[in-house]
Amino acid sequence: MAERGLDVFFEAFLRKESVFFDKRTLQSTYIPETIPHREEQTKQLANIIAPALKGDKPSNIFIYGKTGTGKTLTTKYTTKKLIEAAEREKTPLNVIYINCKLKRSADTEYRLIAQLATELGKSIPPTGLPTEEVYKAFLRALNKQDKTHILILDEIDQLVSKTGDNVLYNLTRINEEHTKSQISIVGISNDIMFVDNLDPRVKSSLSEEEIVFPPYNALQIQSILKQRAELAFNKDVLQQGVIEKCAAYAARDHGDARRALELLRVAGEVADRKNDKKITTTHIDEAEEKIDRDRIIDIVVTQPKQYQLVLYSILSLQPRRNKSIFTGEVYEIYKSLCSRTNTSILTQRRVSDIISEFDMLGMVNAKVISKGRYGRTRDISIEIPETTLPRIRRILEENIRV
DNA sequence: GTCAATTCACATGAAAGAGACCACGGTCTAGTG
DNA sequence: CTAGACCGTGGTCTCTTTCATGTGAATTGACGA
Repeated sequence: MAERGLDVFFEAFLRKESVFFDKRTLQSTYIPETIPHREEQTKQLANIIAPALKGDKPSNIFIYGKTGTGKTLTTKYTTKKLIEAAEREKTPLNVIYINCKLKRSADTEYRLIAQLATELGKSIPPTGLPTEEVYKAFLRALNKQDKTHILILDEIDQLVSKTGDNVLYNLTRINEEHTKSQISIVGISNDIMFVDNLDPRVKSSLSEEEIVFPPYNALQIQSILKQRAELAFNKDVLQQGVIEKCAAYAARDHGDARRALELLRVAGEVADRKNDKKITTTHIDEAEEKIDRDRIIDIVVTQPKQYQLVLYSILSLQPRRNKSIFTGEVYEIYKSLCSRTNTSILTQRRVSDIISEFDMLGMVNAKVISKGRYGRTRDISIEIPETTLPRIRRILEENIRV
């Protein structure tokens, strides 16, 4: 019977009318035909990397701008066009795009080089080899092909903050030692201060050229949304003011176009699920809440057990909300929680770090304050919206079995 | 009342350890001709 | 003789612990007005 019900459900699902025409155009991986409001940056970038078409080595470039300002999109778009041109001209050119933030793919020196070698057709085991060996393998692969390589390192600040600037130094030096193939590096970062902390040698060679991506303003986001919405949705499903509202939300958050597109997409999904034929501004509100909630829940469930214990400790102190929560109190609760659940107890030092990690994730707000004679501690308050809290509690209780 | 010293309760940093994971080369073993 | 199992060594990576040092204002207590 249940199966029968499912059959009907799926059939109905297929026949159901959707507000979407082509949902992919709202996803962040989608590369549109034109990138509005980024003409200047596209031209700059194209100018710098164009020498690759003549077999010369383009300057290294450093690109920065806040999240959702189109850095990645513009570089991908420009290099895509560059590759097309290179193919027409039969110029040997290779573009490697690597996102340094992706865990387990390129966030350490070893893995980055391994990834590069893999891109050049030399597979490297995920671990077990001395880093030097990996370098050698990479260089061998590089020397085998006589090409110009453009290496795009997205979220390069993540890489450096984790592993130091050694890698970059080595990479920039490759050109001096090995003349057969050339590498130019495109570093993308959303942290502007990042270059200042680099080794001066690396800094000067990496940022031979710089391109800045300013945040979009509300009007620009509107026009971006309109362009995408036209492709993504069926005709006339967008109610008046929906795009404006989306743009306003995103502009409030320093002009993050990615957020705006996601908001629009989720709003469409919400409308679909409710069988509404039109997307209204209330859908936007719901979508915003849903995105927020999903994000938090996702973070919580993927957290390791010790982290969940710490978070649960913080949450159980929360009823005394008017009073502040301090590290010491959290640690006490955490300790008793550990012995109740037969978990090994971490040191206060570690718990302190865990709390600050939750702070970075935006789950709590932990401010270091000094209480004078009564010491120094973190003043912790919870940032999870009231409506999501019970659900988080339930998830945590289930996971740590209290 | 003023001012410097003290003191608390952690924060913050650096370094090193533990344990999981993995590749590689060498040795052993069983199967094959 | 050889392919595959097995083992020891040496490497990375993440999570922790240990040890050491830092920190900012309430408190204290000496001092002078």
